[in-house]
Amino acid sequence: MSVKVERKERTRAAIVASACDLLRQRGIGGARVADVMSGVGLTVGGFYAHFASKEALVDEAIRRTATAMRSRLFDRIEEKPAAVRAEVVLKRYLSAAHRDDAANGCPMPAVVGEVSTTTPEHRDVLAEQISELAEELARHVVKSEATTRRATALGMIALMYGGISLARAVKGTDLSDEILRACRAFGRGER
Amino acid sequence: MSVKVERKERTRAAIVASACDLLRQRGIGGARVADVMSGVGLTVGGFYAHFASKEALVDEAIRRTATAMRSRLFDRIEEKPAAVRAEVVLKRYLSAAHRDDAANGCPMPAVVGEVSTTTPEHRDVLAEQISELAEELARHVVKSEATTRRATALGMIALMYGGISLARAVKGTDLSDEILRACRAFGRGER
DNA sequence: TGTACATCAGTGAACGCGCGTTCACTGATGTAC
DNA sequence: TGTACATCAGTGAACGCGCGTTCACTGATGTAC
Repeated sequence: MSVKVERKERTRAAIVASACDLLRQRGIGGARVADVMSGVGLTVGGFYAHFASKEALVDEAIRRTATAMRSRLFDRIEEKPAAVRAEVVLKRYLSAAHRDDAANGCPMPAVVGEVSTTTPEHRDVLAEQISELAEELARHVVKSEATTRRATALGMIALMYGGISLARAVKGTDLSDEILRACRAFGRGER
Repeated sequence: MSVKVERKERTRAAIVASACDLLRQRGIGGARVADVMSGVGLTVGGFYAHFASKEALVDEAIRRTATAMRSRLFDRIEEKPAAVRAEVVLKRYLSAAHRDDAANGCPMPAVVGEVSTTTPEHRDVLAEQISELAEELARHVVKSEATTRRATALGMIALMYGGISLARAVKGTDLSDEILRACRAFGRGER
């Protein structure tokens, strides 16, 4: 039995991985169950042996990709001087590389717009992930008297998410690079 | 003949108005042709006497709502001291009222996410409207040596768009208000 | 002024397609004896 | 060790529904004479 179980778990993991890719590239609606499955070399019908619904898969994919993104953003961040850590995160997020490689990036750009319209389940998962990111980022924000670190972190998150989303939306135009540059400067406090 | 033409133009305008509402509330995919038409008291089939396709309608609705939003954001802005004008715009955009009244607000939150996936036509319209907004906002940004006014304006736009979108996505949770507050502070330069 | 005809906005049903989900079936893996 | 049976991941076709678009038709408005 246990060989069978292992095999099933591996398949399940592969489905989730495929979903993570498609979700980030095409959004919730664009991550079709049939496409997710064919990304693993399987057919649609088998999906329901692993998940109760597409919704359940999407929730898991959001959590997974958000966690992965955090790892990337804060990777080896302690090696940088404390004063510039938040800026480093900002630069990593608002990079052309991140804009052009949606499949391995942040889930927010793919998910935020659709979430308002779909099930409240997704909304809660998203809120939880945003809080998580804010908490971790706040630890690297330099202290000030003006606001709390968490507030600054939330502002940065909105700027990062907004900047990447707009840059992707107009990708291919000059405006796209301009937006990324402007957001990096704005986040650094240059006015 | 001219009475007929006037009537048709009035109907067309009503269709566009209905589309503007639905587009901002539900996004491109959610603004169904049948719903747009029934919002004017007509049935689906008649739509194609006015527009070649849903795409054409959406393009027009994006332009219209973007223009309307600009009017609102910059309304009587000259009455404010020059030094705070950009902040006033920021506050107007990142308000709870704007978050809760999507039907009369900015089209970006409803459109940006979907645009990357759909036709390039929409992308160009969006890019044009973002530039327009940046241009107008830049005029009210206080001059600095650090960056251009346009860059600051683009940073502000990303922050505003990002803040409203995130706040709407998690609407109903405490996080939603927290995000708006944090973004207003961040935009003001409080760190 | 009245009558026959043309135009065209709007109707409502149908078409085609995409997509999530269901379901009868298969075949490989595991268990019982 | 071998044989009969059970389980269940995966198949592939079908179902149901939503949505953009098409199309034959209607009826009110306008034109020609």
